[in-house]
Amino acid sequence: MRVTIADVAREAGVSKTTVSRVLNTKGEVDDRTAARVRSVISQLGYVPSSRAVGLARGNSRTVGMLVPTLTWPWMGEVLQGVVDTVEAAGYGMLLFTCNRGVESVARFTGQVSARAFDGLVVVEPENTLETITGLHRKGLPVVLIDDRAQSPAFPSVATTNREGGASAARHLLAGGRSRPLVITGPSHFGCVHDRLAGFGGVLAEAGHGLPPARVHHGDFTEAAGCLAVQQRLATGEEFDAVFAHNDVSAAGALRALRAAGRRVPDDVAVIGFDDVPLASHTDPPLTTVRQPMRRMGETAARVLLDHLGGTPAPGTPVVLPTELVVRNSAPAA
Amino acid sequence: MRVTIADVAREAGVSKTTVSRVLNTKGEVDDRTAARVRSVISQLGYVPSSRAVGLARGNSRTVGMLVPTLTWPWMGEVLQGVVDTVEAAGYGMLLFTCNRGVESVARFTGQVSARAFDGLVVVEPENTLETITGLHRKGLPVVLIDDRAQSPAFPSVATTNREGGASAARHLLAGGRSRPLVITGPSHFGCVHDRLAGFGGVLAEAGHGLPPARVHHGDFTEAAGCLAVQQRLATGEEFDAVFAHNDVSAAGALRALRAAGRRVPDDVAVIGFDDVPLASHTDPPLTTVRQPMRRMGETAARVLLDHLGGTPAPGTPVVLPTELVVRNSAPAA
DNA sequence: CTGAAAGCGCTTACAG
DNA sequence: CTGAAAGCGCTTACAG
Repeated sequence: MRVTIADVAREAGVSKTTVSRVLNTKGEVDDRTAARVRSVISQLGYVPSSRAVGLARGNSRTVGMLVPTLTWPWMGEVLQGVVDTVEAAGYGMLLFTCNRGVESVARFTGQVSARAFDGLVVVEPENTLETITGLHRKGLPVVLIDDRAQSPAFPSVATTNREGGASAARHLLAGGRSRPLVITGPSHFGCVHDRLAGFGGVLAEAGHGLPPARVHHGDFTEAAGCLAVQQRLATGEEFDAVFAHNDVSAAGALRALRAAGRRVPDDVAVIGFDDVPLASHTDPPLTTVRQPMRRMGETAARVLLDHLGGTPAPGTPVVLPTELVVRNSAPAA
Repeated sequence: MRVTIADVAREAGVSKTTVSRVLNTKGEVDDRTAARVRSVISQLGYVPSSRAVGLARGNSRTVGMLVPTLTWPWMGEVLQGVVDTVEAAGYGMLLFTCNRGVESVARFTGQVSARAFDGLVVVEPENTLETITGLHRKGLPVVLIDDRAQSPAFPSVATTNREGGASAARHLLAGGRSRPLVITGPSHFGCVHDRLAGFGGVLAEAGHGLPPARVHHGDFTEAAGCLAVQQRLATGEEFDAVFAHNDVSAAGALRALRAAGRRVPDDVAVIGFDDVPLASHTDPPLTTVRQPMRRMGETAARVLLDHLGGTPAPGTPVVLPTELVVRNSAPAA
């Protein structure tokens, strides 16, 4: 039989109320009584039932985390940041994915209504913004990571995508490259828009255009990176660099360039985005704009926990800095 | 105010008992009554509180998952397998890591005692076997993934590590390589022992030895892979192939070989283990022994759920097949 | 087929 | 400083 607060009370010769008081260090308790209760607690190995505490208190000391998938290369870092922070605060983390479409979403919202957790960190799965907005309106504290739709409705944490794109452009220009091919992610992502704007802005300032023919609207896959390069090679569109909006499609570009006999970085310099583990293993290793994934997770969790603790959430996104990591695919000038 | 079973009961003109019955389709309920209750439930958007249900029933329909870290390249696949399976069964998954040492372990065991979850899937973090064994003895259902210590105390799911090692050896022999350098993982891991035994066995059968000088005891890092190659190159130890116990150290070997001007696969063929995403992006792409990570996660979750459902857990490890994936670092003969 | 009541294991006014 | 009692929102014998 599991040991309950009643067992502790009986053994210590006090009421359950008193045991609860020493457990939560709430209200005045005689020092000697408290000591006795504490000793009984450790003797019996008593741990309060989280369910009962949650029911009585009306909260669960658990946060939820919703992500589109767990297999993206940077997701582990984000998760680790969230878990570490949440754990240090004595909270648990309930993990959800929308891997299986509508059904997953339904199950997930069920858990919300069931009050299985007090707040939610989310990396937005496609087509769930509406659902999440609804939950938020009904009072569920939510923090978004890498807000795709740039919806001001939620607190969120983001990175300096615009500056990240700009830093890539400056690095290429410094290396004497002015005719880059850009391989974007899905165009409805806010981050894609910002990276493109930052990149194009620097180019324009330096007097260089970025014609549509040198912007390939990709989807963050390796195949998109390959295709972008192959198509330009086929049409004879000239380019002396590639700026891909993520490392995976940069790796695709690298592969296609090598297959076509172009040398990287001699003929074409390549820059990616993210700095996932893969980036340092490609041939040549990838110069990339690093996003601090783990810190994004930590920050989002902290904002959520603070909010649960009563601190009002920040009204504007918390923005973390990106950093250009220079490797051989686009070496320093 | 949240809507409770009492609200539903009042609105439908029945007792809470009856509402509970239609909720759980338990006991006989008049069809018309049931229909009425159901309509009130959906009208009010009623969802039972998971905490209250858990407290009353004595279980939480939640499983825990404990892993050493979330940032290993294959962890995402395992997690996805567990989450998908658990979610499909209507369970939630509480995620724990032992990223922060002793303190993490303490917090984790606290959650166990608090009965925050009904059962546990674990990829064993270093030095936690004792803790986990203790929890298991106290009645917590546990399933191990990739059992490091090969402790028969728990149900577990594993892969054909021995056969995986053997398949690597056969592939190398078929390609005319008989002087392989082996780069192992930590020697106290059961999987390392098995891979080595399988590999060495095939070599021996073919009349080839595997002298200690050609076995480098590594630690699954890229640095270990580099070092192993560099040392043999420095001492003049000859080898015509590398069999690394994971892809990351194989990538290290690849890097060191290239730096030394050795051609892969012409001078040295290289085989890894795992088939993480990185494997297809190295130069040349890595031939490797694939482990079905997602299926391992799915299988472990299924075993645990079945156990929670009353099915006795299998007395011996569930073993999933590895598969040799041939790429250019060790092409077919 | 249906309901009143006890119980799950806590917390929290309230009273002393 | 301490305790009896009600309440959190369910489920489950038990009785009818």
